[in-house]
Amino acid sequence: MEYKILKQEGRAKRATVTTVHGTIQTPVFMNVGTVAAIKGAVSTADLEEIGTQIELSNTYHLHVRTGDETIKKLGGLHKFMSWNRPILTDSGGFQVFSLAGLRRIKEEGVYFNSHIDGRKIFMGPEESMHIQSNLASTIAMAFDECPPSKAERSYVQSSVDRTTRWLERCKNEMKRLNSLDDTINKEQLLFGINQGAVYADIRIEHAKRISEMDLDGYAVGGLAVGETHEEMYHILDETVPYLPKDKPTYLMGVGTPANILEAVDRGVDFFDCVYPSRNGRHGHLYTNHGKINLFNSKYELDGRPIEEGCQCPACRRYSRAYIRHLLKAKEMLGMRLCVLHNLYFYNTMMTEIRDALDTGEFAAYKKRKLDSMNSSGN
RNA sequence: GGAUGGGUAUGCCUAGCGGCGAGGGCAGCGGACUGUAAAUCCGUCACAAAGAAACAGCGCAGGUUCGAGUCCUGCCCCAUCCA
Repeated sequence: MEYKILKQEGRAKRATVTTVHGTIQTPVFMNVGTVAAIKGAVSTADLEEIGTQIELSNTYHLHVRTGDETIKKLGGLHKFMSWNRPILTDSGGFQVFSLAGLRRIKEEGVYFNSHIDGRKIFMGPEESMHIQSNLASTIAMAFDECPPSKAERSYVQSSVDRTTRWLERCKNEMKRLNSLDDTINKEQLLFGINQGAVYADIRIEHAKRISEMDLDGYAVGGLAVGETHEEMYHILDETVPYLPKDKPTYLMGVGTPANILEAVDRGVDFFDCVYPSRNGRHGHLYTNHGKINLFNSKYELDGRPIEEGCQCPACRRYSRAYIRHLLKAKEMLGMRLCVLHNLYFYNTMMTEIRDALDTGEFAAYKKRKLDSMNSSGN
C-alpha cells in the first residue's frame, strides 16, 4: 500500500491510497453494503455509475450468513459480489456495540447469539482476521470494542486497554494469514481503531500506543454513538494529531454531510455511514438546500427532480412527485432511486471536496456548502 | 316474500359475546435514524391548546339490568342463497 499526500490545507489532506484493487482518491466516502449488498436494490454496476470508489461490508454479518468459508470457496468477496474496486470489511467490533443484548465480552473475545437464529458464535481478534482473510477484502479492520458514549470512565479505560491487546493479536494473526499459501489476498491491509469514548486523555494515550504498531491505517471509532457534534469535533481535534500523519485516517460510521466536512477539516481521509442508504430507503433525500422528506404531502404535485441539475440516475429522469408515488406505493424502485440519489450526493460531495483541496479552496468550499445546506430552498 | 350472515369511531377492514370511558390493522399526517438485527421504529389519527373534573360514540328506536357494543322487541340498510 502507498499513501501519498498530494495537498494539505490546514489539517485537511488530499491524498491517494494505492491498493491491490486500485487507487483510492481521498477524502473518500465508502458506500455501505453490510451484507455484500447496498440495501435498496442497488447493484455493484450501479455503484460504478454513481462514482463509488470503495465499498464496505461486514465480517459478522457475512460470517453468520452466508458464511466466509463459502465466500472463500467462491473466490472471495470481490468475485462473489462482482466488484473489482477496493472493499473495506468492518471487523464485527461495531456489532459488539449494536447487538449489545446478544453478546458477552471476555478477554479472549466476544460470545454472540446470532441475530438470525440465536446460535452461539464466538468472535475474537483471530476469528475476525480469519473471516476477513477469507472474504479477502482490501482493507480489514481490527476487532475492537466500541463502548457507548455515556460509559463510565473506568469501564472505557479497561475496554480500551483490552482493545489494544486485541489489536496486537489482530496484527499478529493478519501477518500469519497473509503468509499462507491459500490466502486469496496476501496483501490485505489492517487498520487499527482508536477508542476512548469522549475522554480525550484516554483517546490520546490510546492513539499514541497504536501509532507505534505500524499499521496500514488508523480509524477513530466509537464516535457518533450518542455524544453531541461538539463533543465529536472536540475529540477529533484532540485525537487525530496523535495518529500517524503518513497513514490514512478513517472516521468510522460518520456521518452527515456537515460531519464529513468538519472531519475532513480535522484531517480525516475515510468515511462511511448508513445515512445515505438508510435515509434514502426512508424517503429522506440530501440536497444542496437541506434534507427533504419525500413522504411529506407537500411534494405530491412537485414535478421537479429531487435536486435541480443533479446528474444521478433518479434526478436525470424522474420527478419528486413520481418518486413520492413510488415510495407511497411501496414500489422497490422508489427506495432504489432515493438510495442512488443519496449515494450520488455523498460521492459527488467528496469529489467536490477533493477538487477544492486540489485548488486550495477547501475552506471556502466548506463554508459555501454548509451555508447552502442550511438554507431552505426546498 | 323467505332463509342465513352482517352493520363498531374522520375513509376502509376488524376484535369484542353483561363492567367498554371500545382493542387492533390499513390508509392518512408528522417525526426519528451516524463502523445497518432498520423497505424499520415512534407519534398522531371524535371534540378540547393542555391538565383536573365532566362528557360524545358501536345502523335507528324502545326495553331488561346497578350496569348494554354485547341480552330482548320492532324497524332500516348491506351481502349471499331460495322463491
